[in-house]
Amino acid sequence: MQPLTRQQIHQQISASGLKATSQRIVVFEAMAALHGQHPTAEEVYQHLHAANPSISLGTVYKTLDTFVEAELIRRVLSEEGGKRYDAGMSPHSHIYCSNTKEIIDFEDEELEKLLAAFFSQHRLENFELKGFSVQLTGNKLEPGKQISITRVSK
Amino acid sequence: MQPLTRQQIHQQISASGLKATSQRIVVFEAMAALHGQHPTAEEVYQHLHAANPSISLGTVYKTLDTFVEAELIRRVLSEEGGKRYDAGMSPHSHIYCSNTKEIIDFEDEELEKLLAAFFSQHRLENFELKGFSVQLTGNKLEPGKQISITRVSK
DNA sequence: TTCTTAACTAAGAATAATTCTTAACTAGTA
DNA sequence: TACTAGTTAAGAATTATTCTTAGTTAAGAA
Repeated sequence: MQPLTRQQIHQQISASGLKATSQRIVVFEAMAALHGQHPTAEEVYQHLHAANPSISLGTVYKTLDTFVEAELIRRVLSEEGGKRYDAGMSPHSHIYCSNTKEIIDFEDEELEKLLAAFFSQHRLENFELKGFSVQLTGNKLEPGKQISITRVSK
Repeated sequence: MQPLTRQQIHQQISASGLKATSQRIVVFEAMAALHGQHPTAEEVYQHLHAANPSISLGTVYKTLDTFVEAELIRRVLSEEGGKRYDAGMSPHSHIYCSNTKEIIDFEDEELEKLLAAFFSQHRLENFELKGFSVQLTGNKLEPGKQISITRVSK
């Protein structure tokens, strides 16, 4: 996917009922650039600070929470106790590596379907389900390399 | 399930290769007592402090992390950015209420089987899978009441 | 275009959460 | 019973996050 233009970002922010300030546009761009990295507020700030030295860390904190509330981005669940954010709004799961502390996006259509089917057959009373994700805990074997999924032939 | 005796706790801690100090036994008991609440270190400290005023908060922090490493307890993922712990070691999932900030245990044998089957048929390259669980995010509709799951007849 | 105003931001203080340091203590073992 | 590696209390230090306030700005109205 190609990056959004500033106009498109402006529009998205406005469409959520928020003022499209220059700070918000920059934070949104940074989140898009850090897609897949699930950054903390501090990391977003580091990323945008060189090009935008006047944007304060406090603003980044506040803006990210504002975006979550407006459902422009999501909070990512975390094992390590910091607040992390995810620009990806399409359904996907996360792998949590206990050793490397990485949080890795994990998209598998079959798994999504399996869960969607399960939760369409089971209703949670008194709960409005917005999304689900699978937490896989374990250790990455070779920290430098990627993790991939393959089907095992029966 | 009935509570473990101090001897049994002592044994479990020793079996993990840790010194079974009185502080660790008390922390373990507190975790068992707070089962289902996914407490923070501070909350564990609050719970045990009245009966054990000499145990320091720092020790509670350290002990909980030691227990996680020894796999006596688990970290629970959090949306809110604090470290939370779970004494329940049997497979179960969690429901995250964004509005009430609750984390609710959710056990469903059918779901566990479904996932176990999926991950036995799909191999993750470069990852040693230790466990999995599902996170459901959304909002509780009536904060006072409970959430329950019901099967929808086709 | 200019005006108006509610919403937003920078800066840094304040608070909360977590880790670190060090000297004293203790469980497990010889 | 003594030894020693591992553990702990206390509080300092660090890190993460929120709050406060005065000034600024986007967006709609005149």
